[in-house]
Amino acid sequence: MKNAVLSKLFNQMADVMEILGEDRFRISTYRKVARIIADIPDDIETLLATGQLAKIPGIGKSSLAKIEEFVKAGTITAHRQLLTKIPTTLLELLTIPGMGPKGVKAVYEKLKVTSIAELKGVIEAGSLAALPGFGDKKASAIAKGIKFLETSTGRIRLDQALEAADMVSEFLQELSGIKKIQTAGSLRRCAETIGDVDILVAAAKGKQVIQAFTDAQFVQEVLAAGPTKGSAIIQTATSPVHVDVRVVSGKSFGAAAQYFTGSKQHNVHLREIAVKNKLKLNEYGLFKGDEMIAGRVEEEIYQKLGLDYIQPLLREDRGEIEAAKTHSLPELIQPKDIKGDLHVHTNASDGNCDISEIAWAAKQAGYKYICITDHSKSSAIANGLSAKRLAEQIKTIRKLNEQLKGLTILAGTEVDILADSSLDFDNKLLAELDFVIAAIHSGLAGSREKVTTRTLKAMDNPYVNCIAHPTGRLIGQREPMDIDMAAVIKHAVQTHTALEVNANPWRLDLKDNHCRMAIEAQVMLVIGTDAHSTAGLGLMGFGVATAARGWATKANVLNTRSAAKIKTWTKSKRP
DNA sequence: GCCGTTTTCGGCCCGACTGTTTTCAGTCG
Repeated sequence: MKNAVLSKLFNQMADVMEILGEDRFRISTYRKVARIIADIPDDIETLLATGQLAKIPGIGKSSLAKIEEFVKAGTITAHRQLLTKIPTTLLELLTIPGMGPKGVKAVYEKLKVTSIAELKGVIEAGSLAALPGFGDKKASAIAKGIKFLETSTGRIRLDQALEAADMVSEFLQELSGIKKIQTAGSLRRCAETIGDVDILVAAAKGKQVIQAFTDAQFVQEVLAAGPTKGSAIIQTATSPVHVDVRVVSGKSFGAAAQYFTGSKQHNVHLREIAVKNKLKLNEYGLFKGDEMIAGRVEEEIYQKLGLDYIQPLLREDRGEIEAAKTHSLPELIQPKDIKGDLHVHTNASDGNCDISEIAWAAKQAGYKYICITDHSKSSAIANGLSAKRLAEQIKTIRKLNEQLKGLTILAGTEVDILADSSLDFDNKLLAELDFVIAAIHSGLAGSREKVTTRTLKAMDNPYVNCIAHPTGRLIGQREPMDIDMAAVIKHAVQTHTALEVNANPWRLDLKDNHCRMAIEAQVMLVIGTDAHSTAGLGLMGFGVATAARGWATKANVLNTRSAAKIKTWTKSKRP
């Protein structure tokens, strides 16, 4: 995928231009182009070839020429030229919290610093603090920033962020004078990774709330503490997390929630609309001159801007504002729409409970059915089932169903797609099952052609109903396979095969914009938890949110339907 | 560099906090 590389080049050009002190509007244009490219789920070459790229707002003549050059030559002349103007190691200084372009320029020009190592040297020597515009406090803040950079793991997963948010929210709840608490930021939008956790509080006495927060036991380090905003690193069970707490008055709560939920690009777009209508939008409200015309609740703000209400999950400036204007937003899938889980493991393979236990837990969760999908024999490390053990498991499931009321257990498998593209079980056995998901668990680093072919061939099998975690990524740990997603999506439609949205926060695979691409092609999605325990069933919400971020409605997701309808659906593929 | 229900030129989102300042620049989100 060249999109990521290309996006990085545009960001790098912006970085260099910032250090050089060039026009800020031009710089923000480069950043916008970088973001647009990163957001595109399809290959950039395809979009360029079909002429779609030129139609995307924000990509003008000049950017298009640079993209064309990159696709043809693999490099951009303007990018190379910019990089000759400063040492490339200078760019790493920009990643230090507290160091911006002006600071980088100053240390480079006045102290000849070109890298983080050299910056550490001038801090220790005291020469940074002596620089005009700097000082002791700033120098030690930058030293802290470097330390943070060296120890931090960067962005955290949704589940980790949620743990931190719950911890802080529960603490704040106990304080006096708190009227409302709301999680905001990328966590509220359920983005796949979270930079910092934003928590919004309605209260009269801001200073006291911030004081209590920064004094709390779980706080490791205070980054900032003013009358309305506090920022700290807190310690959770799993990791240190950056948390911002913001206090506003009740009458501004909606405006603040809107503002701090973002995304930044979504907000910029909204404020542009406000300006066009001679209004002003900030975190305190929507204003016509000095008069506040909206702000207590979010809905008012969208309404007064002439827009339908946009759910947090969609606020990425990926066309949702245009859709809100023309009343064409999708009615997003919700957790309550899910009728069952189609991807669940038991202790027959690598799960930690038996069929009855997980079935009981599924019933407690309000599900109508659950599909047992243990691993197949080639996943030896996961204690995958042999053909014989699977045949026995099917019998057990049929028997259990005779005793059960209110929940149907479906017999399934998560069958390995082997290196030669064949499946780990023969068709005769697969035909006995209610639902078959197939997945790649080995050779993930294979070539684009190889992993794509393996996936397409698996879909050709008339008994394969779904491809699980189609890219195989583990967030923050393993890169996705280099798979041709456009080809996978096209073939899924042709072969009547669903694609999974794996709900595990480590995976979220398909990811949001791949979901959207699949939905536009009319691929059926399945949201599965891949649960290995009863607690694992609780991950469903992350998958639903991810699908919704890809604009999924109830109709796009197979497991919003009854067990009977799912059986009808699978039968239509079989010979 | 991009864009146009006032514009093909002249604009381009908004505010909090910090530190180093005598009134504001830099950074961040």
